[in-house]
Amino acid sequence: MDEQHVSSNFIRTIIQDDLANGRVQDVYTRFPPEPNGYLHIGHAKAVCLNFEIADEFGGKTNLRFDDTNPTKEEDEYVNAIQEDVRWLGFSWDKLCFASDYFATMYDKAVLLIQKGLAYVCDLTAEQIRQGRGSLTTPGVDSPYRNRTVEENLDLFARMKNGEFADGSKVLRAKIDMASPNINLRDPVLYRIAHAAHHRTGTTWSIYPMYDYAHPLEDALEGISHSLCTLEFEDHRPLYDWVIEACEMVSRPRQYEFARLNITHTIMSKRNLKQLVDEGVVESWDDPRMPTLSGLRRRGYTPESIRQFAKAIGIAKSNSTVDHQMLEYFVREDLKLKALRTMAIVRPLKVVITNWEEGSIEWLDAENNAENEALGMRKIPFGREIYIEQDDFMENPPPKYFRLTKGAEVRLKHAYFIRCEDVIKNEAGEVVELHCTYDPLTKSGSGFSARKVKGTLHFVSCEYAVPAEFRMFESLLLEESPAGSTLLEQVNPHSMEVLSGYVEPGLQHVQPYDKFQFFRHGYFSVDPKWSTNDRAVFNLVVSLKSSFQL
RNA sequence: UGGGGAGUCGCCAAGUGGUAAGGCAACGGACUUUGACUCCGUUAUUCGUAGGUUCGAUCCCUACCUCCCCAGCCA
Repeated sequence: MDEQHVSSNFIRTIIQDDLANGRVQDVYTRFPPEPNGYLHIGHAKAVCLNFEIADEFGGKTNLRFDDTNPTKEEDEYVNAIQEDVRWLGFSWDKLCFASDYFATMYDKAVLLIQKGLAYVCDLTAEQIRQGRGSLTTPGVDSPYRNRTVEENLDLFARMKNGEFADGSKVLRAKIDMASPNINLRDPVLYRIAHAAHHRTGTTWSIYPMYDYAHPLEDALEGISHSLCTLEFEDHRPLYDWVIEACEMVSRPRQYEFARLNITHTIMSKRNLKQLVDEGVVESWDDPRMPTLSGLRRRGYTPESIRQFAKAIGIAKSNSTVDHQMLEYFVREDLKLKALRTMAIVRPLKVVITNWEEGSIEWLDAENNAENEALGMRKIPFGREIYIEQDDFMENPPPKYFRLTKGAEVRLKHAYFIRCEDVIKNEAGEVVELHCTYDPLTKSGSGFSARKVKGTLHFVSCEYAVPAEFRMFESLLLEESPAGSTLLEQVNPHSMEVLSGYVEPGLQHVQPYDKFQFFRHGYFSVDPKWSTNDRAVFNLVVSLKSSFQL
């Protein structure tokens, strides 16, 4: 995709202006995931934005784990997230953890208390909620709002020392209980949690809240543009308040953009975790999952995801991108990279009755007709071959270009064959076809006396390599009843396991090897399901088709 | 009926005073040893609605409508 085809966006405009008027000298961004789950395609949008926009202006990007809530965060996630970001092709400047700044954050909280801008509040969570008022009514001051600086300092120190039970006290900012912006009604800055943190262990018994911690993290790292999603828009005044009140030298600014939604795609860590926990899928990296690890295992390439992210743009309006857009970009990326080979997913045996018994001919085939650099290979053709069950019909619908009794089709890279006889079992099912071939029609011979409308793919029985195919559909039903639960929306046919054959050239494939199987789609070798004896090919995306049976 | 945002083609998304980019999807047609790819063509006299300012408005002003977000000691 040409650069000129990519739309600009408001964030780029802001950065250009900031650079032009000297507000900032260097662009510094950060991608700040909470390590409480795996990254998904929605996160990829944010990853790409942060890394690419900084790179565009010669700036840098930190990968920062926002680990301020020890009850939800785990090392498993921090490792997986790093792997995913690297896989997308990005290199961070610094690897940071919010927890690295806990001491500084504590000191700044003390400063806030000393300035009379924060106080320890003994109200219960329920009382705080009630005191906060509602969307249309102002809140009321906490009875603890006017404690002395000395008392606050003492209480806060004791909170830190673990003297109080979880939930018994919090540190609150003293701002304005009547603010029309609820975030400014004396927000909680610190809560008590006697929980083991994945990095700091039991060093701390108090943990900072996002609204307090995030601006400090940004300022401490010298972030120039702090990019986040729309729901944080009305937190911005608090973000700025913290920077100002804590007297931070660096003045990062927060900008918000719309998060990504894709049709028929679950884009919430909570829901994805539910699918894993309830066994709807096998794991976070199940090829049906929209997680980056799932997409990777499915066979998506980092390039395709990056191009997709570029194409959808960055804006402030809520939107839902058609999933076909993502599919388009993998097809586009794999088009010239993948070897184009033949696989039979639902085998139907064909005997070429006029082909000499025991004779095999090795045919020439280009690996990718659109990319000569991928070279040629030999494929075997013999008396017995497999074709696709769908490629034969006794009573075909109109415009059916495939095999039917008496009809002639081309076999890719081989010969024309004509169906002479149909063999059925007792149940009346077609189990074998008897065909004849015409030696004059060999591919590459320039034969043009007759035309056929259909070209089928095939695999020689003698050289066929057994393989498994995993065909995927959306994890979600196309249409789901209103008010249905997540589990009720799950597509029961999201994965179909098929046994068939591939060409002999695919005898020794490696995990993540990618192929285009003619007339089917793009497939990728699954790293977990494949065994030494039998490769498992995941359907990355099918080929487009203007014909439906 | 508090505050914060958003409304440009079926879906994304530029443009922001000079007369509507691009991508995906769709639909025609050409080509075709993948019903794929590629190529050509079609698809907003119109930018949520109604007024106003202007020679001229999607862009400025006014009013209205619709949708999203906020009352976690989550992020």
